[in-house]
Amino acid sequence: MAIDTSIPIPIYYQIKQEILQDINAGYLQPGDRIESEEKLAKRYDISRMTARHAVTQLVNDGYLYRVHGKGTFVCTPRVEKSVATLTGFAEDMQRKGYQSKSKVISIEKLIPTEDIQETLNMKAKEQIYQMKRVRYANNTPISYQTTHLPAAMFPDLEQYDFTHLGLYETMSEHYDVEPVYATQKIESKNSSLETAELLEVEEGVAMFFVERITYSDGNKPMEVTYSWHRGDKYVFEMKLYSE
Amino acid sequence: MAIDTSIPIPIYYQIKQEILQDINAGYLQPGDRIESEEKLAKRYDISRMTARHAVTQLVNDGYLYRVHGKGTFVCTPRVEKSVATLTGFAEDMQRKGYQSKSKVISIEKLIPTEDIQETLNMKAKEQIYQMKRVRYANNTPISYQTTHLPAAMFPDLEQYDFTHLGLYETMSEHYDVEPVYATQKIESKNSSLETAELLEVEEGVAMFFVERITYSDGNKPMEVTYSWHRGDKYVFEMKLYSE
DNA sequence: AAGTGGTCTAGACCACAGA
DNA sequence: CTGTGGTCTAGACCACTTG
Repeated sequence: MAIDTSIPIPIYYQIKQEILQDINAGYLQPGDRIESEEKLAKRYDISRMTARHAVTQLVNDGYLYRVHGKGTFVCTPRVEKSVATLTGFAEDMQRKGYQSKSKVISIEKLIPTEDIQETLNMKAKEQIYQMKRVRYANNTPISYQTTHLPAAMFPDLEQYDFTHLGLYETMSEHYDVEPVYATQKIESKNSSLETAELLEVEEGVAMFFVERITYSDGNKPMEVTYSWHRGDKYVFEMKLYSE
Repeated sequence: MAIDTSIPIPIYYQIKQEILQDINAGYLQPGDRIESEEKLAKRYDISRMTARHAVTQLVNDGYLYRVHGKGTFVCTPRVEKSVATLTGFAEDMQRKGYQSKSKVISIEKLIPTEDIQETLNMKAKEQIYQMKRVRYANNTPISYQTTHLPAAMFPDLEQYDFTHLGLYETMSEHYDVEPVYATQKIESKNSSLETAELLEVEEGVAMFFVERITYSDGNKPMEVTYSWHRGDKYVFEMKLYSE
């Protein structure tokens, strides 16, 4: 991929993604030395400080480590910051250096089931938005999600095109609603026919089924999402601490 | 304190410590705005990039946060957020009020695969204990686990009867080895025939496959366990926090 | 000696926030 | 408009590693 200096995506960010993709694609293996900052700068025709900025971010994110006088190397994959933080699909994928996009299957305003109603702490007959999306990473379908949101909290949500927009991003930007924490239940289930077709796998293959309830300020529930994740493409990683 | 540019302590580091001390001394309260990068640079007679470097480090360390166009502010002190705790099967079940027991399928002393060897940070030809157990909750088989332990760390482990003993409990009591943290990868897979038979389910049903690497003091790996958990009986629950 | 990362300069232009 | 952080340049010298 070429570095584009004409559009307003920071150069250091583009370099960072390039390196990340080389790591994820396996061109760069754990322990490999990456190009020196000087060479990166020359190759992309940028200043060394900019190249260094990109590398610094990847060092901070735990992908690379520097050795003075020797070079900068690829880390053995780490876990650390994976599961404990509340992030959306788009952000997750971006962090791993994948291109993410969504296919919006449907977005409707309707009256929810009692379960959802109760979970979202809503009165009877109040409406919600229900959105169904298939999520892709590098054009491979990974997840199928059904999201439920209180309509009163997100008026005119259907005006946004969620093909490339993250939901949390949109909530934050246009509705000033920030997710604060979420509870999550992860199950392992055999895929239904519908899910299998949408995610382009065989019926019955093992998948993750995840229920996530997201809360914003003041413990106010703002989202209930059910997700199917392909078992062959998705891994949950986490760090556990004693006591 | 004065900034000393003559000795080989990086300037950015000295600035960083100055700001940190102001925070710890209470001169800078949570929410307070700190001096702008420009002013820091002028006051210490350094370039803005150097001042920025100091601030960046404090941002990365979670002491400060930046707001574009407004300034840089002191964070509210972090609250400890224990997300997931490191517990063994027996303890898990007990906590949920189930009777737990195990059927020890095998316990052997052998030379491990290279993978295990590497993960456990062992020399070639060093031996491990490999133990296979089926774990029950209220007499229902729930999990099938294969555990690998450095034999040198747990001499004569085979003398203990793990039908009712927890592994972590035994380690702590008889070997003075305490698990400190673990990394865990959770996958969703269709059950193999062997696993299905041991756990009394149909072949191919969705299950969790979990790799857990447990570390004791000094980041010393002490255990690698692969677990199959029945998808129809097992749920992972967790709380996620933003940022 | 050559190559690497570590630090630093003295500017520059931009995007965003607020008066 | 001014002041802020965000990005970037084109150099520089240093300290560390390896040949």
